[in-house]
Amino acid sequence: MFELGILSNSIHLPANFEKTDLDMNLYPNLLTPPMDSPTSSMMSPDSDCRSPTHLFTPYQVPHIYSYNPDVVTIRDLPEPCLRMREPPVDKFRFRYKSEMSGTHGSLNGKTSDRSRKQTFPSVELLNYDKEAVIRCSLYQYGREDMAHTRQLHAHRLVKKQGTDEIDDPHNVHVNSDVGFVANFHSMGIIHTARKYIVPELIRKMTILKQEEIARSEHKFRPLTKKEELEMKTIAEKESKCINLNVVCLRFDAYRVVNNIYYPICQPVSSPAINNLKSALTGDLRIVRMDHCTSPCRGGREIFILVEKVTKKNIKVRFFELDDEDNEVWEDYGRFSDLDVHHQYAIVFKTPPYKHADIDKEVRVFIELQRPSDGARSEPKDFSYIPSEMSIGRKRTRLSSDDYTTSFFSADELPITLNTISPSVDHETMTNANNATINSADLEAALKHNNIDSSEFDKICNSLIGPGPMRDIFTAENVSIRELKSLGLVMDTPNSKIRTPLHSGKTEKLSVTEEENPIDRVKSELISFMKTSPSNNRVSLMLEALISGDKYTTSNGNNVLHFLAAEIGTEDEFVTQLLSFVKNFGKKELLNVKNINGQSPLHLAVEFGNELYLKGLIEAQADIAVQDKQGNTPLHVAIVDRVPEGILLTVLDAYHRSNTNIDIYNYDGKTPLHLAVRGKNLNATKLFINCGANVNAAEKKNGYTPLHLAILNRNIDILKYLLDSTKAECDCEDFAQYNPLLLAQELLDSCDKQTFQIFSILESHLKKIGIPSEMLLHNRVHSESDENDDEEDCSNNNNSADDEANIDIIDKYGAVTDFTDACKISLSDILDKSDAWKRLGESLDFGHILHTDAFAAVQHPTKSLLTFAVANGRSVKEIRDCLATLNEKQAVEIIDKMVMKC
DNA sequence: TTCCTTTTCCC
DNA sequence: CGGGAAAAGGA
Repeated sequence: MFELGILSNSIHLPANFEKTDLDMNLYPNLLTPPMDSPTSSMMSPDSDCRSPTHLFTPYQVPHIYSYNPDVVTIRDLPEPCLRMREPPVDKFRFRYKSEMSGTHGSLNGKTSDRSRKQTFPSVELLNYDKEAVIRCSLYQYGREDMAHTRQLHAHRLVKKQGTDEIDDPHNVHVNSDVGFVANFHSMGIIHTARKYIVPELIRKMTILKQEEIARSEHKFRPLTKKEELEMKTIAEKESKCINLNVVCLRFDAYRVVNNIYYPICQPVSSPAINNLKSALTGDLRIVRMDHCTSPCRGGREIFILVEKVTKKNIKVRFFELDDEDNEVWEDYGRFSDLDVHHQYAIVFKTPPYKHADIDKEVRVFIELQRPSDGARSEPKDFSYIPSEMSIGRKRTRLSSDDYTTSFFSADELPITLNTISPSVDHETMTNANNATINSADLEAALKHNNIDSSEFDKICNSLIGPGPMRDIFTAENVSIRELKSLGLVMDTPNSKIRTPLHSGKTEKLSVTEEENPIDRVKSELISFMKTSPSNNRVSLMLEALISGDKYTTSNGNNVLHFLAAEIGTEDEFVTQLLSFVKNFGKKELLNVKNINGQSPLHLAVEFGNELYLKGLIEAQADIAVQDKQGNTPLHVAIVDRVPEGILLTVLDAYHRSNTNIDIYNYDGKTPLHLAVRGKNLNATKLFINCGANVNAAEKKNGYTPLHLAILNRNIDILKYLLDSTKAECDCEDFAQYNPLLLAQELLDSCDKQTFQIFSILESHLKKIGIPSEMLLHNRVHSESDENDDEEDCSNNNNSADDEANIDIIDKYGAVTDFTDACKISLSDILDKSDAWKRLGESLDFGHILHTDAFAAVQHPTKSLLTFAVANGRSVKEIRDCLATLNEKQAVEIIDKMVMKC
């Protein structure tokens, strides 16, 4: 029966498994049970196992795993194998020995959850029905493809047991009672200091070597000098290439006979466990950046703060995804070693985008990349914006249309425009009071379609091209008087540019009087209209008047920009001009940007010119235009704190044109961010009511409005956000601070506000049913840290099934008192050893102990327990104290009592 | 010496 | 615990 070794489920073995250099004929023998073992149909290690033929290497698994599918026959029973039920977490802080005092949390399972359920690495032995031992030990990760050729790691996998630490390997007995499952809990990883690496490796290798000797020689003996030397050489070689920041767990299953360990099956290895504290394996993260945009030609200097990196092992990667998430472009930030500051900041220059001539924002991503292991940070939003060249005087967009700018002739004009009916907006035109005569005049003019084309050419040329003809219709040729008679010249001819209402950034309009194109445009237009031009000519004329060089200042301001500064004048001209543009011109004429990227709308908002603003909106100017900083009129409105009327007007325009108000400017902020930052509660409410995303995060740092309100210590807005919006309380900024953490960080004993903020958040969380501990890093994590009791490595079916243990811990919640029987049992143990005194101390009853109140009674422990429970100490608390005092037996008794409840 | 990285220490 | 940082080591 034994000669049938391998079977259909050989898939557990690596494909190239049979390559091992051993005699396949041995294989059946290897599975023969040792003499003294109970005869069994199951495989057992063979006591006759021969020494491997290869040189000793401690990590090599005995060759019994080898098989040759050609030699073996098929058998019905599946082969034993190990299955990982729960891998360990992939990040863990390796602690130096000197750091191991106190409790420092154990190596949890990957699915372990702080608040819910703690899990541990665990494996299951399948297809095996006898008592077995499952071993967990620390191996190097990634050195070899196959688990069975992994090499030992020099770090120590220690298991807390009471006060002492047990080094790996850790053996757990399994049998059918525990479902052949082994849980490995309370383990930690000790970072072996460099100088101890070789001795540590030798220590571990010696253990394995001795086991191997016992296996092959059926006896235990110390190593020979030669063997020791051999190991030392290997250890020294290993120590040179060992990666100290990555380990993995390896699990082996053994059948133990006479204390000799015979492998049952192939070992399994966990995925990598990375050292959380190391810059080589720690999390990569961009915590903050000082810019989130770059001109598309690249070269912008950007400072980013990052989690620990090493200068020689870090890159800043930019990439772009298309709609299907395919990467369509990548490049790297430019920097040298010197630009990495103390492992926590990088100063670099952006790479150029693939196109140097983009005309609108391109969204890409930025992330950190670690060449050594290919790890990446979470990518952050980043944008390329048109470079100065293409922004600035945004004439390009217009001139890209087939005609316009220079030197067109009449024949080249598209005829199609002629067909546009002059659907003059009567409402607009007649709305303006007492405008009737003039507008009628113009209207009449418009109706005429019979302008002499040669005359038109002259006009056009005069406006656009240089040459003798240009003077014909210039302002000087039309007397002011004449204009006045037409009612088209304001009585405030001294149209001095007013200072903007707000911060002085509107220098753009401060130009000399002669440069101001308003009057000139006005007279041109009037003269032109007198000629009763055709629709298409009106259109071209408008284009010339608005975007033509002649009427544009060196700062790129045109007449529409200048009109923004004409506040409060109910000027017929303005109304007419806008109406003309709306009806005969191209919409883009309203959106021409000046050198700062501002459209007339920006300026209208900035100057607080509500009337004009409404006019522009009515004429369908683009409400979402962005200036050079990416600010929309809404951004401008909020930054400049314009009067509410203006703000409402702009918002209304967004609303009516169904435009998303969450536009990010090039500083990575939406208007809402600016409102909250400006402590502008009113605007904050308005924006949110208009559909702004309350949870939008700023692009430089990930702050949401909630973060901002807290950072600003702005209680009004904070309350509003919490009470009246869907602001999420668990959102994290780039540095992984959620609002509550931020508030905690802000706590300042000298500042009552900070306490108020914290408690507002806390009570809000309580209200919505989120335990605030969940959001705090140093959360009091559930006392489920259990049983230092029971089970040690060797014999005995210690069968520490942790799931059972965890169940116990759950049960503790329901048990409020000790049973009398339990108290008596505990007294039996603790009374005479005086351990009850220590327990009393631990429970903070020292003062009572000194009164000898307990010492006098027959069962001091029993009294103490009664007293403790009466004074609010929970059974669990007491149990844990005993565990700390290393009273294993007592703990066990309590556990048993709880189990029975 | 200086500049980093590793190890220890502390809250 | 997890974070921060000083002290010690190394080149």
